[in-house]
Amino acid sequence: MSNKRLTRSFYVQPTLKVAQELLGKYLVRRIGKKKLFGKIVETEAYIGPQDKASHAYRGRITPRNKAEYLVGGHVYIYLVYGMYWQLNISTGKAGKPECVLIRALDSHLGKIASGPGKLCRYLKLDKSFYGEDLARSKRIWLEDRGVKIKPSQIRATKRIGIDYAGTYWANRKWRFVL
DNA sequence: GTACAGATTGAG
DNA sequence: TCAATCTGTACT
Repeated sequence: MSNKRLTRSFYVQPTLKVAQELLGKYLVRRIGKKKLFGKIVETEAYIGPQDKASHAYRGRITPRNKAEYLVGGHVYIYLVYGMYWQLNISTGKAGKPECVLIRALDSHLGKIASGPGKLCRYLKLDKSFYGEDLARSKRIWLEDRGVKIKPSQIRATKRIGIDYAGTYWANRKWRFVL
């Protein structure tokens, strides 16, 4: 049985584990009768409230970031720089502000969603997906298509675009690339 | 109320 | 290297 939708238990695991296991999984977006999908090839972990780069640093809760506190498997989507949407997936238990940013997909159409902003534009994702449950939604979810990833295929590097958080947090190797 | 900076991108 | 352009935060 391939093409298996990921269930709640997958997302509730520790965030760094989910961030790595998401690599090689497929993100599926249904628009009417059409399906867009791509293999996840780049992720980043954000683990509030201690993570200075996280929107939930020091336990902050705002209308924008509250989805980060939902139980694992919910969409946390927000606008950066006034123009680009960022697709995140909440992880861990309810009340824990932890999430994984989906940064890049390898797409079947030959188009490469090679950045978090471009990825959302390609999949037509916006605020209407805020808080969407990936374990239940009919328009967006994740599938395990049987791709096996060896630990040697995963590269851990610094996260991108968060130098403002100071060298300690900016240098955490919480970005994972296939 | 005003000021300012950000989990990015594409153009110059 | 820089501007586009909106949300949240830190001020007055």
